[in-house]
Parts: sequence; structure tokens; C-alpha cells
Amino acid sequence: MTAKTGTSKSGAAKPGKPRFGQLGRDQPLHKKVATLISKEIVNGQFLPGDKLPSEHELAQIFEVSRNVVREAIACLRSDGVVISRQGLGAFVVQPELRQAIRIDAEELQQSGNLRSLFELRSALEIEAAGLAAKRRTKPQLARIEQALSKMTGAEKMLDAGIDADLDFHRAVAEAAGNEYLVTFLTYLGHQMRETILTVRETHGLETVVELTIAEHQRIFEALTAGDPDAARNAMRDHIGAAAQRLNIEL
Amino acid sequence: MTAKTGTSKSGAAKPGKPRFGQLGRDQPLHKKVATLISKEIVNGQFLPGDKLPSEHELAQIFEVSRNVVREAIACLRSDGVVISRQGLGAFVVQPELRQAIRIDAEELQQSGNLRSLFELRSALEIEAAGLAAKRRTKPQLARIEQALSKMTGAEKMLDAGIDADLDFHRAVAEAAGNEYLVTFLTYLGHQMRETILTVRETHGLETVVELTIAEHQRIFEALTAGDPDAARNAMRDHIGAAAQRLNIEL
DNA sequence: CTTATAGGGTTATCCTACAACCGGATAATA
DNA sequence: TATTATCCGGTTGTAGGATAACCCTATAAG
Repeated sequence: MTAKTGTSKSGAAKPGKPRFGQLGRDQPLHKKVATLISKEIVNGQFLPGDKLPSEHELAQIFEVSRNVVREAIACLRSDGVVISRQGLGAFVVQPELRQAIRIDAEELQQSGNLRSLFELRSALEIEAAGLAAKRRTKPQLARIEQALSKMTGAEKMLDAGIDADLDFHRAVAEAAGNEYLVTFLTYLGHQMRETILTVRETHGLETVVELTIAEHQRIFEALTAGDPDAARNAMRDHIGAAAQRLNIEL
Repeated sequence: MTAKTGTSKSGAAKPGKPRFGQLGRDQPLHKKVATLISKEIVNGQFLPGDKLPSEHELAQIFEVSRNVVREAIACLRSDGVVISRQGLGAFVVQPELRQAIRIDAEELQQSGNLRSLFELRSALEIEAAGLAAKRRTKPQLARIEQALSKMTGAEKMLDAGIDADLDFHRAVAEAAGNEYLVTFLTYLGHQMRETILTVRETHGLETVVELTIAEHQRIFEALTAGDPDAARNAMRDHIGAAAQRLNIEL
């Protein structure tokens, strides 16, 4: 595979920014079909173990080619929502047997859901802080300190402030010495970032995300001191204060 | 969509059981191609922002039809590993912008990873127990008690014992009143179940998973009493003891 | 300089065809 | 009668060809 011919300039690394020529939110057919099938599974029309209509039938129902249906099913299959059996059909899988955790962005904006996810993330952040205090290395402390120093410079901006906060938390998670914590917390941080930005725009919310350097400084000091209890308390306080600033009651 | 024509008897709800005629682990081409591309992304041949070879090129490289390549890319796209731009190509996405969390089963069996996931799950289970003690309803308590009663009957079996344990934990998570906790814990529970079963078979491990009804009983009592601290402590002790039984040091 | 057009490359969709698999029904054999 | 083999129809998996739609760049025109 000779693959470095792509121009990174075409930068799809920012998938949230549709290009003008693509009519905004108009989705490709294969994605629409996947979404519609997924909705009927969520709605209970197809229960675990149920067989979906054949590809041929779905192609007729949706008035698309069978290729489009196959690609849509490939998406659902990748998520473990369905499993295909050659010669038989595609079958709905039990939710707990799915292969991935996915947080729906629209669902996250619904009442109470941001709070719930905050609650879950909080438990993991606090755990990560405690572990980081026990396991951090010198280079990791330097990395956290670097992330902390970025927060001084970003103080007057909004998006960059959130990003600096996420970077700090990522550095702490990395010091926890648990790769799954890194993966989970990174994912959760970014999902919440997108939602906070969206809710802010949608509601014309003018709240400035105040960066409280002191809270982060306190976490850093507890990590430096290698004191897990202090680290957990500092993180708990920080998360609690952050929730308050977003009018989320924990 | 008229879809209840499927026979649930064909039961793809047990995807771990290949049928004899399918030559065991021989995978469809589209899945193989997706795996091979994904590996080259993980290996760093394609970095975030990089463009993959065109579909036409990939079809030549892998000596398959372009349809197979498109379905493989549909899988990667569904995971948020790549994003497609019509007319341009498919581009690798930054890991933190991915759309889902996925735990690789093989990776989980590698040294220390089961412990790490146990650690993460522990933090969430303990949090869920504390919340459940605050938020549980009468029907939810009955549900938990039902799950608890199943553990008496399943005491002498292995798989069923693990499943009864998972069912208990799921019931507790549901009483926590946080749908994300349910989703995450259910997923984590099943991933670990599969790994524990696999490791046991692989290593000819004869350890019997002892079901300690007393530990679960204690959790239930704390929930009934509505005592979050007691619930958290009971859960912490239970998880710690469970880890010990599996030779996992937390 | 700005705008329009052409051209080449790429993804998205459509179509046709056949291979491979599956389960059930039927026929053949012991 | 029970067991095994074969056939058939339905379904997924793969291949290949074609065109539409999109994108970017280069060139021409105003």
C-alpha cells in the first residue's frame, strides 16, 4: 500500500464542518437507510433475534439499489446492532452483545442526559486522579504541568478554554496508567464538548466558561505530592464546580 | 416494512457460535479488508488527516471488487475511524473524534488489560451502587431481589453463575437512574464475561467462580436501607473480592 | 483581477450476474 | 420406518460495468 499521496490539507480531521457544496446536512443514502433501520430497531419494530427484511426487499422499500442497503447494513453490522448470516438474512442482536458503546449526540442534548453523562464521567475522572497520584512518572507530571500552563494563555477564549481543560484531563488520565481510562475519558470529554458548544449556540447562552486555574493547580499539586485522597478530593471539587458553572446539579 | 417474517429460531442472538458449514473463523472479504485497513491505521501508516488510497486503488491492492472495499470503508466510517468526502477520498479521523468506544476482545486478553478494565468498571459499579441507594424505587428493589434470588439457584453452574452476577449488577445499575451507567456497565460486564470465559478455556483454568451470596445480600440490604455509603462500601468489597477470586490485584 | 469552463480524479449510486450458503422438502436407500 | 442424499428456492457475498455527483486545479475569458 502506497498511501501517503493524500494531501492532509484536505483535512477531514474536522468532520463537524461540512463544505458548502454539500448542502449542509443532506446525508448520503446509505447513511439515511442505516439511520432509518436503526430507528425501527430502537422503536421495537425489530426485536433481538428478529430477522430484518431481505436486502432485496429493503432495496424496494427504500427505493434504492441493493448496494446502498448493503452498505447501510455494513454500518449496523460494524456496530454489532445486526449480524448477517449468508443465505439467511440479517438478524438483530441483543443490545448487551453489541460491539461498541455509542453516545447519540441528539440524545445527549435531551433533558437530563448531559447531567447523567457528567455523573458518569465524574466517577471516572475522580478514579483517574486517585490512580494518577499513585502511578504518575516525572515525564507525565511535566506533561500535566504543560497542559496546566496552557490554561493561563487560553483564559480569555471559549473553545480554546474547553480544549485546554480537556487536554489537562487527558494528561491526568494518561498518568493513571490505565489505557481504558484514557480511551473512555477522552471519548466522554469530546462528546460533552460538542454538546456544551451546541447547547450554548442553540440557547444563545452567553455564559463564559470561567477557567479556574486554582482548581486545576490544586489537582496538580496533589498529583505531585502523590496523595491519592487529596487528588480525588481536588478532582471531585473541580468537577462539582464545573457542573455548577454549567447549571448542572450533581 | 413487514418484518416479522424472520424465524427467531435462526437465532443469531448467539454470535459466538459459528455454524459448522462456515469453516470456523473464515471471515467475509469485506470484514478482512476493513480489519487490514484498520490495522495500518493503528500501526501509524495512516495518520489522522491522511487520505487512504482511493477505492479503485484499494480494490487493486487487495484484489477484490470495489464493492467489497466500499463495504469495508462503510464499517470504518461507521466507527468514525475514517470519513469519506465525495470526489476527494476517505480520510483518517483523530482518535478522540471517533463516534464510538470499542473494546477489542483480543487486546483485553493481553497482560494487564483485564485488570485495567476491572479497575474502570469498579469505579462505575461503586458509583452506581451509591446512586441506586438514593434513587431506587420499590419495583426496582423487587427487580434486584429477583436477580438476587436467581443466584441461589445458579450456584452450582459456571456460565449461569456469571450471568446471574451480571443480571444483579444490571439491576443495580438500572436503579441508579442514569441510562448511560446502564449502557456502559452492561457493555463492560459482557465484554469481561467473554474474556473470563475465554481465558478460562485457554488456560485450562479450573477455578470455580464461587458465588458469594452474602456479598450480594449486603449490597441489597444497603440499597433497601437507602444508605449510599454502605452501598458503595459493600460494592467496593464485593468487586475487590471478585477480583481476588480471579487473581486480579486491584 | 475575477469569473467561468474544462478536465481529471474520486466517491455515491445503480444495475446485472453469478457464487456460496442455508433450510426445508422430497426422493432414494438401508 | 429411519437415515441419507439431492433438489429447490431464497438469501447473502462478490464481481464488474456504467453513470451521476462532487471536488480541485488549470486555463480561458471578461
